[in-house]
Amino acid sequence: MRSHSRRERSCLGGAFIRRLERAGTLSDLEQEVLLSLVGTPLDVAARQAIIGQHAERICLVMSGLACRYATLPDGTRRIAAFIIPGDLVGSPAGFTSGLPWRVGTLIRCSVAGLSRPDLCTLSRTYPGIRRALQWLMQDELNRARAWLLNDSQPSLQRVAYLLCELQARLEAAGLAGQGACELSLSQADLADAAATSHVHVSRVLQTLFSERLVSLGHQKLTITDVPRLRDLAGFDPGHLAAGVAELEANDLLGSG
Amino acid sequence: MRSHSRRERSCLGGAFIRRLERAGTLSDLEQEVLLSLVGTPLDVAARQAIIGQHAERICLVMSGLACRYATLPDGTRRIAAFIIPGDLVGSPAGFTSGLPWRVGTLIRCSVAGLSRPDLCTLSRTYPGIRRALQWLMQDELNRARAWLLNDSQPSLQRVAYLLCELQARLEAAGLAGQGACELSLSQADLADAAATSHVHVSRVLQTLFSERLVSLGHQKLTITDVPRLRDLAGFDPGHLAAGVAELEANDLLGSG
DNA sequence: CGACCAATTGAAAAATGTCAATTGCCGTGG
DNA sequence: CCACGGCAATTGACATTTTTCAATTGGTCG
Repeated sequence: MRSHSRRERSCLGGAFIRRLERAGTLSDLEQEVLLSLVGTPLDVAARQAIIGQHAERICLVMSGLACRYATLPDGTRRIAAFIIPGDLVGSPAGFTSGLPWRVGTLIRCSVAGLSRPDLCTLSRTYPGIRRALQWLMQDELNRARAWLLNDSQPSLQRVAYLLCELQARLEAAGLAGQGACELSLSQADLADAAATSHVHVSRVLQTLFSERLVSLGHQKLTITDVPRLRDLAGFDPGHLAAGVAELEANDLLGSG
Repeated sequence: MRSHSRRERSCLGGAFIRRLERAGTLSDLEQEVLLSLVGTPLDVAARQAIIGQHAERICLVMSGLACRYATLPDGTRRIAAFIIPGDLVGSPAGFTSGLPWRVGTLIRCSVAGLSRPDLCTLSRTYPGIRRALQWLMQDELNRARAWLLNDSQPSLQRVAYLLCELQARLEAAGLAGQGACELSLSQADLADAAATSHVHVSRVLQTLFSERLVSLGHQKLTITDVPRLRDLAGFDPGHLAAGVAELEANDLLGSG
């Protein structure tokens, strides 16, 4: 692995560390050893599967937007989660198990690899790192359940919810302000995440446009009124942010 | 806590241990200390919230059928997971976090409590127990994602899938044979799990009845042809059973 | 220019939801 | 024992949502 200066690492891995630290502070040493594991970022074009060169590699998305998805027998694709910069994803399924899930880019991404065995070692050695990785999993579970609930909503709210979640996560990652928020997401991808057709998404967006909640300029969706969009979607950031409290109450795996 | 003889414990906690051991064998000692934590089972009527007397209690469902659910602003209830005998559930949300999820019984259940701090201690002390609890979480995540994918299917397949999953899990718990399988599940509950209306579930079941995949006798749904129902639903038991392989490849938390 | 992709639009079909009424079953209480 | 009320399931008719197919537009890139 090419070595980086400390400053370089901090810059590249900033979102990553920030993400992990939501489960609790990481010591300087823990941050250092974690970042030393991050390989050289690689550019991946849009609509490509993210496949580690080796199955032992874990991927860290550093920029762009990706997703976890699966395909039904009839060809329908379902997106089950968005993956934003700072997110860590295990190697795609198909190699390691019978699960149908894949991970792929939605737009051009920069992706770095981490050695899985090395990360396992760190997790055993550093309580803070183990805690952080466990939190990541709890967080994914919370979001998966939130999407399940979201699937019970009519399509207008369902689409609005997805936009809200993306905005909230990007904001938490320091990649979006609290006000307007640009999203690099095609309507077809949004449709696969909302489990609806891209035609219908187009119509649903018309409604959001006319309500001045969202706008479309330069082929970028832009949320123009976060509070009212959240209100419409029934999106409560606390439902996702509660991961920390949930973890503390549920810390069955022990962090130290 | 009332003490049980070793034999009594094994009997009551059999499904529990069997469930945990899917992540790997537990030593006799580990089994013993785990079971010593299980309190006296309590009967809970159908349609009741499962609330530990104290928020520090974790619940072990020993018989019956329960579910994790949340309610949308408009009153719609979404069931996000079935909870079968042997399943462990954290204390219901609302106490510990801002998450909207609740746990409640669908039919009469027998539920035992475990002290959360004690379980945490065991998890720190015994690698096998930590591994098992981690597997439980991975398993829940796998199932949540599978339901997300299932939500993309038309209602016939969606309902069929839920029946298949229940059958597979009950079979794995030793509570159902591979052939016919009786399910104590009302059509209204099935509807809330399939994110559809109970009227529509009724019609969908007619189709399954006419295809001789399912039958209804003595107010119990009975799956009469597991293989063909799985085929219709696109249900692959490997997609859930792969939890172990997934865990091994993903063992970031370290098990010893 | 020409090919391609994202987005939009209209019209018709299909799936699903809602409302309302009916049946059958079961346990309760007279 | 029987009448009653409540719950689960069913059914029909109708409204709404969503999908599908097809055609069109506008933009980007080679």
